[in-house]
Amino acid sequence: MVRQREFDEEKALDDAMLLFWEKGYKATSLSDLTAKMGIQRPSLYSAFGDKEKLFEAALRKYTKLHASHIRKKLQNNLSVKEAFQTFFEDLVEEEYKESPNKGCFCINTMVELAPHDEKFEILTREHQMYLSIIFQETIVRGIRSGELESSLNAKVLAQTLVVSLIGLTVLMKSRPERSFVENSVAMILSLLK
Amino acid sequence: MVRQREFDEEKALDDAMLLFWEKGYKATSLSDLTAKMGIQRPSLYSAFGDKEKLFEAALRKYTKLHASHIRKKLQNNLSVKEAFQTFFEDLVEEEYKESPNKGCFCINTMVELAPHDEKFEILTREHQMYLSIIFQETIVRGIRSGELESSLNAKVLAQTLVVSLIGLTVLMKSRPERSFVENSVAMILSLLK
DNA sequence: ATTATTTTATACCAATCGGTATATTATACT
DNA sequence: AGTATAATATACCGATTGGTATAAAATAAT
Repeated sequence: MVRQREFDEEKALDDAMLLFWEKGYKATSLSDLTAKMGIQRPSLYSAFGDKEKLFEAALRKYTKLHASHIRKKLQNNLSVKEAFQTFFEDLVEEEYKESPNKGCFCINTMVELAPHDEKFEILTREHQMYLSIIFQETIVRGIRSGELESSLNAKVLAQTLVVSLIGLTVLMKSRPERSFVENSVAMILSLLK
Repeated sequence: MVRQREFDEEKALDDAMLLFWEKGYKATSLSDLTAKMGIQRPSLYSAFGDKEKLFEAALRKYTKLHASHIRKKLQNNLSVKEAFQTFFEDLVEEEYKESPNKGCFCINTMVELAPHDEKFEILTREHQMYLSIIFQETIVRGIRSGELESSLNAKVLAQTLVVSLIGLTVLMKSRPERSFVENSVAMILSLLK
């Protein structure tokens, strides 16, 4: 018994993710979603619950992908300094390439929903904490290998890099001169001694 | 001839500013606005144009107040280091005090509207540029007085402090442990040598 | 006091919002 | 092949959206 689902649930979720990421929660309508996802309204509701549930599922998928993407970038290079430098330089490169500037889905949600919904306050906070752990592990690796000074406070430095990452990502939404963000990146990286 | 306006236009604009600041553009309805401003819909439209014009007027008022507020805080103290330290410490204090966490109206707009509306891209970018000038002037003052090392690049350092200010303000919307932001503030301030 | 003019208040507009009831279509099992 | 079940498509729901037409109320000048 039973008719099987015709659309690919993961592909539909990816489409929803891209839309919410670009336009935010409130500005994305059910019509926008069904059009982009290529499915009808009842299919969306039966598969994902409602608009907010779909948004949460999209955000959770994003944070997982985002964290593994960052982890991969920081583990690829040999030198820790070079790894962070490449990471921030690529971030700037990517952000100036696309238009409109989507930024980071999690950061966007932190601004739009976190102050008004505890569920998203927790979800976005925990992602930032997780990123700071990844940064910290990378810094510790640099200290252990002798590349970085042992006097560095890895935890605090990692937290500061997360703050900088957020600041850069948000600032680029206003498309300042590239020198502004590039100079800042260079100065932030100077903390990695 | 002519009946005179019964409501205070500046007071009504302040009310609108607080509402847009807290909820953003899309999530704030005309009904929300007229209720908070204590006026009827036609009065709002005759005085401010439409929802977007009202939003823009509110944001412009905010950026002016914000810039003068920051300028005042940085000129109050004698020592430049102390001035920046007090500035960031007060920022954290204020942000953890209020709930919901409104953050910065201009930063919120950078995230919500700048990528989709060039008018707000420019408006928010120019405010950040203006803040970086205020920061730069303060740093130059510290260099001239001998408090800061003359080798410091005042412009780049100011830009980095703006990036940090944005990052801290946004991160606090997810209400992380205070030590996270306080440690970051301390490390950022260590750039003021 | 009358008139001209503008603000006010009420009521309304079409369009869109998130969400569903209904009925048709397609499939896995008996 | 027939039947039960779930996914689909169409059409619809009340509520709310941003925005206005209309008319009453109030004021400054004549």
